[in-house]
Amino acid sequence: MFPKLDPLLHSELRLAVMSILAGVDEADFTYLKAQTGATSGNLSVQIDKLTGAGYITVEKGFKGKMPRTTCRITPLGQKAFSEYVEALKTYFTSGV
Amino acid sequence: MFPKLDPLLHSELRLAVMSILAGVDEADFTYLKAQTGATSGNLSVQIDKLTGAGYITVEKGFKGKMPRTTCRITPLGQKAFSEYVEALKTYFTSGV
DNA sequence: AAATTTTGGTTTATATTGTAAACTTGTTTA
DNA sequence: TAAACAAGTTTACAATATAAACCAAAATTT
Repeated sequence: MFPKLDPLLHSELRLAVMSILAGVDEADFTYLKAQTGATSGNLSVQIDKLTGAGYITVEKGFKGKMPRTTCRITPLGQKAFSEYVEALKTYFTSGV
Repeated sequence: MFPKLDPLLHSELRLAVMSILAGVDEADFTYLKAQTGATSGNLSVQIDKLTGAGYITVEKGFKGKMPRTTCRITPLGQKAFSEYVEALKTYFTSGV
């Protein structure tokens, strides 16, 4: 049948963030913002949600004098992401 | 980059409905309800939205004396569905 | 044949989300 | 030193998803 989709990942922006993080070692806020085209506010909120779920970690530091927020995907996040991808595939292959 | 996902299809239940309809000639309300496990109310609302978008058509008739609501995907719906699938794929393949 | 249950839905209400606008804190530039 | 910019966060609002409540007709039970 149709498996339940992880509601945390079934979100355009959060999915884009996870997709990026799944492919790199780390990425900072401004990079994620540029790549996704999201507004800062939206990105901030969605990063919080992913962090709250334990799907990513956030590290705050400085690059020179400017603040820098670095994100990384966690093993749990990797797992959730690939499970989501697998689940969605069943929706694509006319899953009757 | 990350293409915009059709918000009408980026919904678990609507996607399941479209997935079913993409693979069959027609399907009635009760069948869709059974296959998706959705409640009647939710299904009714989502069918309305898909109909409003022109993605499916709804035909109301009777099977014997009982009402029957038959749904079919439209060419526009087929197109939207496959575009959505293609768009999502770019989110999966670590689309940096 | 009257009452009850079931079928096949629709409407309405609510809780959750997604999103942008407004704000904050600090830095750089004119 | 004032204005503009960087990097976010908070808040407010609009849109969504979902289930609960409802409805009419048909079927079943008593």
